[in-house]
Order: sequence, then C-alpha cells, then structure tokens
Amino acid sequence: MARQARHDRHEVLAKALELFWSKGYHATSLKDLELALDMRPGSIYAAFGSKEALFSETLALYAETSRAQFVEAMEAGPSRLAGLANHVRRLGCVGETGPSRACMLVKTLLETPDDDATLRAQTETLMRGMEEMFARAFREAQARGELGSEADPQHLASRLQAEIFGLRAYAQRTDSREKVAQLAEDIARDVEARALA
Amino acid sequence: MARQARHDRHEVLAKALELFWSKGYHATSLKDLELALDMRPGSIYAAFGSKEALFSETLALYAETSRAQFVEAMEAGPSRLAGLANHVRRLGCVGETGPSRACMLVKTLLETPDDDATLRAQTETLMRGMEEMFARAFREAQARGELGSEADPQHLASRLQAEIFGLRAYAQRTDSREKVAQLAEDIARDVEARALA
DNA sequence: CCAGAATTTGAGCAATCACTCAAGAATCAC
DNA sequence: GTGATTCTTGAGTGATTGCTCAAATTCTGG
Repeated sequence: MARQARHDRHEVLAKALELFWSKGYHATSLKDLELALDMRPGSIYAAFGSKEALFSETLALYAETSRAQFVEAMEAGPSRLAGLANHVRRLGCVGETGPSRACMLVKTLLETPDDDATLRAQTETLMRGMEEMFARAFREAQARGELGSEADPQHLASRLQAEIFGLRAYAQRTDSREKVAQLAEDIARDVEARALA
Repeated sequence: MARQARHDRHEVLAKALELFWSKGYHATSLKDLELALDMRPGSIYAAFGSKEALFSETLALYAETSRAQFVEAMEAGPSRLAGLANHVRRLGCVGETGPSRACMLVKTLLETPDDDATLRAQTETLMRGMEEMFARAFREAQARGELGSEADPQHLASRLQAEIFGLRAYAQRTDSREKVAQLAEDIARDVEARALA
C-alpha cells in the first residue's frame, strides 16, 4: 500500500485552530503555521489545499466545539432557561481555556473584507446555526411553559447572540476576569428573569 | 518660503479612516492607500511616518468623531438616561453612513495581536475613554435623581459598552437594518427602564 | 529485498509587502 | 527672473507572502 501519515488530521486542525484564533487569519503566516503544526509547506498543501481552506476547516471545527459546549450546558440545567443561563455563565469564565477571549466567529466576521464572499458566507452560516440553537431552546422553553406565550423566541435568540458577542469582545478588552464574570452574570439573570413566576 | 501641500491633512485622514475601517489594518495595503488617498508612497511617509502611525492617527480621529456623536445625542435628550437611549438608538441606524457597521475600535481590538503592545494600549485607552463617558452620564443621572442610589454607574457603563459592542458586531452580521434597529430599541428601553418612576 | 504507492521535504517561485531616496516640480521672498 | 525651501514622485529596496514540485523518504504487499 503506502506510507502512513505522520500527523493526525484532527490534532493538526486543533493546533491550527489555536493559532488562527489567537492571531486572526491575515496575521497568521505560513511560517507561523509551519512552526505550530511542525509541517513543511508541501505537507500542509497536500493535506488542506490552501491557507484559506485550512482556515475554513478550522472555523468549522471551532463552531462544532462551541455547539458541543452549548449542548453540554443545556443538559446541565434543570430547565431550558436555566440551561441558557448556564451557557452564558460559562462564557464568562473564558481565558482559562482558549487562546483568545473573543469569539473566533466574530473575529472572523470583523476581519473578513466584503469581497471575500466565500468566507463571509461560511461565517454567516455558522453564526445563524448558533442563533438557531438559541431560538430552539427559547421555543422549547415556551412550549414547556417556562416562557410566556407572548415572547418571540427568534428575537430573544438574536438578542442573546448580540449580548454574547458583546460580552466576549469586552472580555478581550479587559484583564479583569471578575468584571467579565459579573457581566455574564447580568446577562444570565436577564435570561432567567424572563421565566414565568 | 516653500511649496504648499497639495492635500489637506484632515481630508486625507478621513479617507484613510474610511479605508481602514472598511478593510481592517492588516488587509489594507499601501497600494490601497495610494489609490484611496491619491498620494504616492513618498508623500504618505513624509506626512505620517509609517502605515502604523497613519492608522493610529486614523483611530484617534474615529474615537473623536464617536465622542462628538455621543455628546450630540446626550444634548438632544431631555434627561441623562434619555440621552444615553438616544445614543443607542442612533447606533441602531448604522450602515447608512460608515463603511462598516461594526465599531472600528472593536475591529482593531480583535485583529490586534497580543505582541503589538502599542496599538493595543491605544485601543484600550480610547475604549476606556468611551466607557468613562458612559459612566459619567450614569453618575450625573444618579445625582439628578433619575437613577436609584443603589445603582453602580461604573458597572452600568461597562454593561452598556458591552451591549453596544454586541449590537454593532451583530449589525455587521445581518443585512436586516430592521432587526438591528429592533435590538437597539431593546437596549435603549433597558436603559430607560432603569429610571425611577 | 524489491517495486510501487503515499507522504514529506525544502529550495525556490512569482507576487506582494512596507518602505526609501534621489530627482523633479511647485511655490515662496527677493 | 533667481535661489531657497518644501513637497511630490515613482522606480526600486530587501524582506516576506502564499504556494509549487521534483526529489527524497517511508511505508506496504509480495
């Protein structure tokens, strides 16, 4: 048959994710990638095709990881609204884990020029996916009677996503984990406060 | 004496602002600047010293413009809280004016690598300045009895800034001006709702 | 031990990057 | 006009960019 690959694809993607998330797409050079992945340009291109394609896979991995974290937080909560609040509170504790505090999707959205339609479309799709998960959680909360029937789950989802965007961008600004945790607590309380008495 | 300069410095800065705000620092090349400013590299460097220095001046201009808009919104409102709400509602109508919907300070914060201490420090300073203006407005609202004495103006300012970060990042995501305006309205109402009856 | 398939290597490609500088052009006082 | 001063020009700098590809390497089946 053939020679076996030296690198595990998933591990390589994880390393690339760390680098891209930390530095952003434009500021990450192939030299940086060669060092971080311990691969020479030929191998990188044989495996992923281009810097942009690698970044794209990386972004998908990020979104999938985020999704998993959300599901975990939802399952931990006694109710749908509590699950959402859990998720927000956990986001308030960033910095111990990831290479950046800000959401990688937001970083990508803000640094992607208008003319790069492909990457922009992918980011938009992944963001809509996240928002749709929030919307579903709110819808289920409504169906379970946690939420009043006059509430608009889709709108609540948009609002929550915007607040999370803001929380994490602010987290990138400040060094105070305490302050970020406090902001997350505020948002989580607002979510819980929508519950019917 | 000497030859007079062909370009007005302020106009040039405004053009550079538009370009940098639209494309981001890294994605903007000197070729782009030469075209947008109608200046050759020699003139650009004679006038500003470096790409980074030009960007820095540009960022300061952006912050100053934002500050002026905030002051205008505050003066338009019958009260401090109303002024803050005005400001938020106006931010919900972005897209008609600027080259990007997202805040340039946030874009810069998210694309600036950790090792670029200078630019990071400038961004942080400008952001703190904005937050401080919010804090002062809340403090004045408290002094005027618009706000309960148990409220924490500094914290309210942080929260508002995070919400604005999120609103504008979300605005970059969606095409629906209507949705953005709705989110801005939500935030504005929350500010007004803190008023004592 | 070998033929062949799969993978890795790294020198090197054209293009672009931010930037420089000697020369030319424009405007002043006289 | 003339000389002095300032600004603009644009070809060209070395470095770096994303990327290629022929050769070397490492594996498998027979």
